[in-house]
Amino acid sequence: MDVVNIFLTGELGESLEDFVHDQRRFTFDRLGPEGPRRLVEGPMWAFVDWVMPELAGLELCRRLRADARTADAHVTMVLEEDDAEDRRRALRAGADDYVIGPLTRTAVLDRVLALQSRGAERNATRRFELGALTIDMAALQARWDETPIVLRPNEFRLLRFLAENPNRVLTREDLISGLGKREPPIDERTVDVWIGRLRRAIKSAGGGNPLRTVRSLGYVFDLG
Amino acid sequence: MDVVNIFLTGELGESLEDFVHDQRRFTFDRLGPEGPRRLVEGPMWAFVDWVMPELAGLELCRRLRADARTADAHVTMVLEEDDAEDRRRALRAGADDYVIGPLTRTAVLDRVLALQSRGAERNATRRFELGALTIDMAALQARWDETPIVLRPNEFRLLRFLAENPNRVLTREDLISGLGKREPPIDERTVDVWIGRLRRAIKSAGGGNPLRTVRSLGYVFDLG
DNA sequence: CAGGTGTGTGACGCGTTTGTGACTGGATTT
DNA sequence: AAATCCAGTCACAAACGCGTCACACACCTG
Repeated sequence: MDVVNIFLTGELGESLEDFVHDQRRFTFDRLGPEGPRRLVEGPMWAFVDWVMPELAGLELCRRLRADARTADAHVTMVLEEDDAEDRRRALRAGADDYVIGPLTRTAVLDRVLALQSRGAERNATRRFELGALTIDMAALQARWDETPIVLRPNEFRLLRFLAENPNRVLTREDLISGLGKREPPIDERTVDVWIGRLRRAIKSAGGGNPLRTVRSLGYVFDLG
Repeated sequence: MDVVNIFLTGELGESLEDFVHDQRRFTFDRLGPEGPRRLVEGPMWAFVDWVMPELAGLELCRRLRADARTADAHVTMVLEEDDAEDRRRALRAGADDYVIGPLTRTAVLDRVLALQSRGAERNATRRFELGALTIDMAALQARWDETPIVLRPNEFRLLRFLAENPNRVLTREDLISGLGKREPPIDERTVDVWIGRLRRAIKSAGGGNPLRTVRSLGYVFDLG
């Protein structure tokens, strides 16, 4: 069973160490402006205060997301009061959710435990960014520079598969079996239509064209 | 000052009645397979033994959650030994936390008193807001911009579960087991009806539609 | 026991999605 | 330059998935 690593910006950490019975399943650590003080393995959960002594919470939130070591941490923003604008800012800065403060021991544990029980799925739910493109596996949503791309199920699967193998030519056959459509056998030319539809969807969200055609071979998801 | 109503599955109840000096602040009652023997007002706290004479503790836990009258009780699961799998099962069945048994009089009172002195804290964690939507666990009520949403018990639980996992696709199976309805097995299409009813309820309270359908997969509670 | 409420289910209809064939125009080859 | 190849696009029919309704049953309540 994985250990959940919990990071907090306030001084709640020490208080929690006493409170939690099963020390083997959790670690607690202070979260400074530079991020976590030590590197850890396993799922991470960060609680970030809206206001911090040295640094705005939003900025820290962005840094956590930007840093590869903490990019897939679950970030919970602690808002002082219930303001719609702040909530939106928090989510936009990369927070996964938020609580209306002040943060208490039970609030922390409630959330962590609730998620813990559904932990297995979380590993699969990642979110990754490629240039202006963001793919949120959990919400099954893609965005181009914050504006959502309306995708049909198959288009989303296609985009996901392409984005998982960037800078690499994928043959039509690769794509068909990559989307799990071996049965019944599908005409290879159909892939062209998929690509066309996906391109159009990205375009109508104001996006560019990251899908390059490699004549007589297949398609590539281009980075940069 | 509210009275805390404590339910126990074992025979600890009688022993506690003698032990506690300030009878005005607590009631104790036996917890049978049918749930509490009498209905009470105010916060409830149930301690459920892992093994029970007539019924598995997990099952009782689920029933408490399913019953509108006890849905917001704080349920503590009493585990016989420290087993990771069991703890996960307990939480998934709807337990709020757990202790590693055997349950003693002081263990019970420690927990209850700790909570009692932090009543304000409790309210904070049991009520959360997502956009225009407010969910009040204690009052079992939801609001959209101050106007109450009339929800049946099942709809409330559905909304709660969805709101606890926002921005994340929940399959019909997730929702069924998330509401603790694995037994007896439920047709997945039934979830569609739940969603439909919940949407209608929110709508007739003047609300929007935060529930997005993800074709061929499930539903998401959408933030922003 | 009668009336009311909450909930699961089967069935129906509609909108959406999707694979395919045909057509087109540009690129590549001879 | 002609012939060939190949990808982009369109329209369409079939399949699929979802929303919704009515109904039956279980459960409470008086």
